[in-house]
Parts: sequence; C-alpha cells; structure tokens
Amino acid sequence: MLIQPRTLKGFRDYPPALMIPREGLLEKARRTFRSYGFAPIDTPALEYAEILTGKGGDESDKQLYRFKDHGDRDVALRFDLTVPFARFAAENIGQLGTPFKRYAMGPVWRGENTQRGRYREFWQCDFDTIGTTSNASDIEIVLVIHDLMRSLGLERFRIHVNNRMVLNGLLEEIGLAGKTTDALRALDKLAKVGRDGVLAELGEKGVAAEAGNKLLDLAQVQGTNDEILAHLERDFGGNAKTAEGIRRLRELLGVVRTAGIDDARLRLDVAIARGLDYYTGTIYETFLDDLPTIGSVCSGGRYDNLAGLYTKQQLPGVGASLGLDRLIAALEELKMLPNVATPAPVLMVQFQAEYLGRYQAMARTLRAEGIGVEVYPEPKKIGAQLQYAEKRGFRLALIAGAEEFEKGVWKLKNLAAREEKTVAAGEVADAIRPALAGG
RNA sequence: GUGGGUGUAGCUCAGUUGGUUAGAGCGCCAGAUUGUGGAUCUGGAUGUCGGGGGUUCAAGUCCCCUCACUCACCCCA
Repeated sequence: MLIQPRTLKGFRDYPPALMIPREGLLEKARRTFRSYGFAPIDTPALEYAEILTGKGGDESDKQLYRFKDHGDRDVALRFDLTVPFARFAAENIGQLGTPFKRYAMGPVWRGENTQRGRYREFWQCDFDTIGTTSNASDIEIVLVIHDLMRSLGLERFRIHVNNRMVLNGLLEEIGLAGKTTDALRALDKLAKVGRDGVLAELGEKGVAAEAGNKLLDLAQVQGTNDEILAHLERDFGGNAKTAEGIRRLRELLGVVRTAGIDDARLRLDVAIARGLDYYTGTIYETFLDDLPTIGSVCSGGRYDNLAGLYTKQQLPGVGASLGLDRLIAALEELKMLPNVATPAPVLMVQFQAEYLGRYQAMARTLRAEGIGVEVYPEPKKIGAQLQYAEKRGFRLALIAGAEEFEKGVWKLKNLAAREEKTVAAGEVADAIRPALAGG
C-alpha cells in the first residue's frame, strides 16, 4: 500500500517557479536591511511555551503549535520573530549593547484557518531597533519599509501609520479607557464594515453610542495627513498621551518628507490599531494599491514593554516585518512574478556529443566570469533543446559544432528575440553580458 | 474554530431529470523536418471524475463522512 503523498493544510511545497523569486526577494531584503546597519541574527524555531504565550494576546495563544517534547518539556513553535527576539535581547543585551539593530528572516507558524495569502507556515523578514525610545528609530522604520518595497520592485504601495498613544489618549478623553482593546479591535475594522458596523460592535461591547460616535468622528477625520493631525490636536491636544503621539507622528511625517520620500506614500490612518497586544506607540501597515484585499504585506510597530517580560532592564523596541509569502502570493496574482524555472541564464546546447569536453570548458570559463550556464545533458535535436531552453526561461543559448570549432567561433542565440550571432571564442563572455543586462 | 462555495486529463473547463466504452480547447509526446524552437499537417498518450462509505439494476451526477482549496467571520504577514 502506497502512502498518499500530500502536505498539511496551510503548508506548501515551493517549486522552482516560486523558490527562484523567493530567493531573489530575500536577497534584496537582506541588502536593504544591511544598508541601514541592521545585523543578522537567528533564533530557534522551537521555544519553551512560556516564552511565547501571553505575548500576542489570546488569539495568538490559540494559534500556537504547542506540544510536549521527548523530555516532556512544554514547547511551542514561534508564531512571529519579534517575541523570540525580545527573549534573545533580554538574554544577550549585555554583550550586544544598545541601541541594537537586527534583522531576521525565517519561517513562523500559526495554526489558524487558511485563506488567500494566509498560510500556517510562512516566512517573515523582521527588522527591529531596540534599546532606544527615540522617535528617530520609529521614523527609520518607515524609511526601511519604503526602500524595501522599492527594492522588491514595487512602486504602487502605501504605508499607513498611526500611534497608539493617540488612540489611548482619545479613549481616555471619551471615557473608554477601560475598553481599550475592544474599542481598538472594533475601530480596526472600519475600512471593512463601515461606520455602522463599528458602532454595532462597540454597542455589543457595552460602549454608549455617544462615545462610539465621538471615536468614529475622530477616526474618520478627512484631509491631508497634516490636517488630520491639526484636527486631533485642536480637539484632544490637552491629553498628554495624545499630545505625545501627535508630536511623534508630526515629526515622523516631517522627517520622512525632508528625507525625500513622496508624501503620497504615507497615510496617517487613525483607524488602524493592530491586534497584537504588545504594541505601545507607532504602528505601521503597508498595502499594495493594486491588491489591498490581500492585507498588509509589511506591518509592525513600537513595543516598549515587550522585553520587560524577560528582564528588569528597560528594552524598548520598534520594528516591522515583511510577510514574504503573502507578498509573493500578491505578486503572483498581479502577474508580477517572472515565469522562470532556471536560475542560470545561459543554456549550452549539447549539439554533438563528441564535443562535450569543449562545451563544459566554455561553460566553466563563463561561470568563472559570473555567468550561470547549464549544459544540456543529452545530445538531442537542437530544436528540442531550444524548446527546453525557452520553456525554462533561459535567456540565451550557445551552440557550436564542427563547423564553428573549425573557425573558432560560437553561435549565441537570444531565445526571446530568436536572433543568432556568431562570436569569436574569446569574446563569448563579453557578448553575453550586455545581452543579459537588459532586464 | 464557525458558516457558504468549489474539487472531472498537465492547465482552463463541459458533462442535460442518475443510464452503455467520461468529452473539448490548450498543452504534452512522436513523425513529416539526422545544424536551429513561436506555423501547418499526421498520428499518439492521457483521468483511481479529491478520498472513503452508503442508496440504486445503474452514481461524475443523490446522501453521509473526510481531505484540500476558496470566500466571509475571527485574526493577521
């Protein structure tokens, strides 16, 4: 009896067509993080359950993959990279010193129901700064998100920002301080369920219609980012928390603008709150203009108390996380993924088997020049080999037989253009480079 | 986790009120074409109808269970 080959719900295989762009995105993300001075770290997939529970709220506890290991230890798979980082920081901050900036990329697991762009195993690319409450770090996160998205080839996106202090202050002022979580969760759905929907949910949670309306009025203030801030300040600037939140947001907008980023990229959105309980200040979400329904592809915020669960030392932090698999799902849907199943751009046609040695010699020469070359393994008909090359997404093919070797030349074929030119043996690499440069 | 939808060839799908050997397009393979792939022609292979069980003389079609995908809720990357 054969075992049926299959994967678990929410867990996936990654064929070359997914893995090649995936590795490309990871490489670009890595370069961006490093360019800002974030240093790489990694932490285990498995942690003591007590490290992870109670950090993201009830919901993330429910979603935890949790079990007893062979030593009867209560363990769980990480559901994000931020909580393990807080544990790591608490353990090692003495050696690391502050401020400390790190990036980490790896899989996380959440046992929730699947949906488009939503899996039970997915990769996050996290970047965080800990050890400082300086708003400069909050602002830098916006710059990183922006440059990250651009480096990944995305132009049409918008970074939504908010600050929990603004919301917390507002809630205090309208008498909802005790219902912060309920109120924020309801408010978070504004874009989805509309004003009446939010009011209804607030009503269920015991919030009076008057307070609910007040909250919504504020969350729905229209205008430019600056106008919204001015409006909030006028009405609630007297509250210390709100005032501080506004100050930070205003500085953020100003610095980002001065740093040369288009205002239209940033959207002050008082309605976003984020479900994770550990956020305390600035909040970020990033949406694709062409596919907003897939959700935020890069989110995060400031968490000033997270590491406090593991150490008495004050370790505030701020950061965000790129949802790699969700982003790839979006790119796939937007047909922005190249249909390439080969990581090497050049196919060496095995035209006449007796010249295999010469083919391999040329392939090695090119590889030494940094050009990826695959030598076709069988001396099949040239047409068949070219067809293989096109199907896999090779850019160029090299062809040579007795005639060419006699003259000391190679035929270099551009697969897409179906154009062929003859190149002297010593100039093959030079001829290939410009042909590959054009995207 | 809750509720709705879907699941037929590699892909996109058709398949009438249950009724013989389950179809189309595209793709794939071989040949026409033993130094060159987008065309044409000829020939060819395609499937446990997601899986299991049941009703029936008879199930792709009806019922139950299960798995996966998908949408909504919830939550989130």
